[in-house]
Amino acid sequence: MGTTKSNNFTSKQNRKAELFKALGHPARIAIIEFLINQKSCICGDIVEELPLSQSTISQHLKELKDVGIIKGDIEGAKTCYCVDDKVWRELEEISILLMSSYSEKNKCC
Amino acid sequence: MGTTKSNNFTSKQNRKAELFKALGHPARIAIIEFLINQKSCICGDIVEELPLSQSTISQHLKELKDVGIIKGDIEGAKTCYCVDDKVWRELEEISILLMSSYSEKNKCC
DNA sequence: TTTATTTATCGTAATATTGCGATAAATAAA
DNA sequence: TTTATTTATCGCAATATTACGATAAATAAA
Repeated sequence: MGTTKSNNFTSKQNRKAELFKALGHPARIAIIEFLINQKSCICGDIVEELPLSQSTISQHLKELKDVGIIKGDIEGAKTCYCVDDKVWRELEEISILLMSSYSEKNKCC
Repeated sequence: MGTTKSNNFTSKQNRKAELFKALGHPARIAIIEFLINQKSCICGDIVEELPLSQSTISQHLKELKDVGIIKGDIEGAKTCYCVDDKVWRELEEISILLMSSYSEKNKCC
């Protein structure tokens, strides 16, 4: 196998996993932090900043784009990447709900 | 390849990615939600609840345990799994910091 | 003691991910 | 037009992940 059995879970569970999975790589964390810190949103600047090849960065950008966390805006020959408000709020809400649903009272061991 | 170049990133970035990656599978989301909802913390009950084999569940539990999100307590022949307070707070803090570091003002496209 | 229950681990197969160089495709500059 | 820049995509190799059955190891029950 190697294939996740996503059919067996709720769409909410699948969505949560999908979003967290997209954050589950140091390069993608670095990309998001770079975009948030507004150093630039130009693809080429990200490539210069990170210690990975252009094609690898492009692939990570695509993964973030596929789940909706960022969006890309073609500006001439360059591409401007940006965090997507709506999906970022979705991620924020999912995280807060999940994190706050646990209370130390309901620990059993 | 297939190997993440974690040497090139900060330890904070690697830790964030590691934690989110652990949450990046629907089965592991389901396991955590099950534990938080306190239906039980017994491994066997998780196996009954989820549509995956015992060995697969055991593997997912190990992954969550390896990053520290849950801990296992052997009680006789059974094992009781539980969210780890300290790591859960770490995850909470990391998430809040990351999510709130983005503001819609600093969007550029 | 013998047998059943419970969970971890091993081995295997299939698929996914990561990373890179090469190349394509498109705009910008000369 | 020709050449340079910029980014996406293809193809490949190496490793990781997911899933399962079989088995081991340990406690519990008979």
